[in-house]
Amino acid sequence: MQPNTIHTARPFTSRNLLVGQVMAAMLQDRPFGPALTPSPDFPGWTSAAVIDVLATIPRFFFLSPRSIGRQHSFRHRSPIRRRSLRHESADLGRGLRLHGPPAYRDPAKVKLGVAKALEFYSWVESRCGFLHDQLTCREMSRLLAKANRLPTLWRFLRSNEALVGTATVTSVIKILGEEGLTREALAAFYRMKQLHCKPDVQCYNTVISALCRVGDFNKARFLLNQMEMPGAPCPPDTYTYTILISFYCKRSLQTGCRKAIRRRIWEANHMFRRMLFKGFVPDVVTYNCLIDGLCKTYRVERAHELFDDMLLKGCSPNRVTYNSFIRYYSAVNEVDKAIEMMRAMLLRKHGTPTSSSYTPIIHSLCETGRVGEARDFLVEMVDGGSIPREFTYNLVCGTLNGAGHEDLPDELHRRIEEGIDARFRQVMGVKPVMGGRTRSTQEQMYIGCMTCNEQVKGICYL
DNA sequence: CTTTGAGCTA
Repeated sequence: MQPNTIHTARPFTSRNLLVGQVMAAMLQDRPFGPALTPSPDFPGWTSAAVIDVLATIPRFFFLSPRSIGRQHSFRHRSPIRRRSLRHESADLGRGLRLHGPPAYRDPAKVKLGVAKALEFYSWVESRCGFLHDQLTCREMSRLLAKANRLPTLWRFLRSNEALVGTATVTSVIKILGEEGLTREALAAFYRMKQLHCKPDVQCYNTVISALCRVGDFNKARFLLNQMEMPGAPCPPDTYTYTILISFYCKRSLQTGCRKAIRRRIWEANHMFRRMLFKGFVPDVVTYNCLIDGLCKTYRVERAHELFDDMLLKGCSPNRVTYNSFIRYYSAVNEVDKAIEMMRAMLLRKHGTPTSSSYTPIIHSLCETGRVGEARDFLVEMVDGGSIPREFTYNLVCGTLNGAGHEDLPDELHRRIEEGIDARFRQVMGVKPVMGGRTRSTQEQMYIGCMTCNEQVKGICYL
């Protein structure tokens, strides 16, 4: 199967149904108490099913409709815009968001979600006889971290100490970092001992990443120094350096100032050398981070140096590596080199192009008026099993029309639109029965779930 | 449990 094939729908399993029914019960505010019991033929809860439910709750309660729903425009509807082609305007590092939770959150809904989750968590144990394990406990902790409910989280961790290990604290720290709660993430790191957990490399790496995310490289490097000390209980690994390199590059792009960019890129390169000096072997990801940072700051020569170094050291570049170059060459209006890179990737068996490889090339070709070639690449892309983004599709169609070119074959139109539709439904996480494409608000998703009892009569467990 | 990328828009 092609790695980038879009699956038309999620498998229609009984576990999905179960999750749907529990979510429906939560949204209808049916209490998880003695009144609610599974039917006699219910096979019982499994860890995986409990985890599924807990992982689904944030999607319904912690995000508001605005961040989920989106307007869906159809073919030929949006006007075609051309980006300027000047070198300086090619902004490769756009849209970087290093921290912060989603913009819109309804506190009341979050509160409800947390209450329901806790209710469910104990209901499953007390009414259904399910014994919680480390994994279900971890998922519950993650949920509380996502809800930013720190006192509740700590109370939960302490009262379930037997099921809490280093891995759980690590995943909590990760979420706190992603939520922008860096202080809390660091506090969790230092409070681990209270839960009788010892930090390991992964845990260190996660805190370092949380610190870097907000640009606190000093604290991050302090931890690295601590790890690098001779005889340290927890020496660094390849991940540690990769994280630092990656964030130096990202930070560098975030600032508009030339000097700051230069300094950060220097730090990234320096960290790379430090890693080699300490005897670590960089892997593909390490190279990819640095190469991407270099491409986005227009230092292609250095990027190529590293690329050659990879080949020399027997570290095979992958799709991600090539895509960095392809993005660069497309943005600076050297499409032919981008195409050359893509072909080289195939030829050397380093990977197959995906939509991420085709898209910049197609955009660039449209901008330069090479519509025919853009069209050919779109066809090639769909043949390879990738579905373009809606924007790309509209762009090519519009440009073809404007230039009086022959339209794409009808069959291709159909396949692309079906693919876009399928992807859209997949993002919404709604079963095809409700037709998610036109109903795009969260409220309508609720309807889809609440009516699931009627849709699937006979397989209901609750 | 920890690391890369993912293009559009006002």
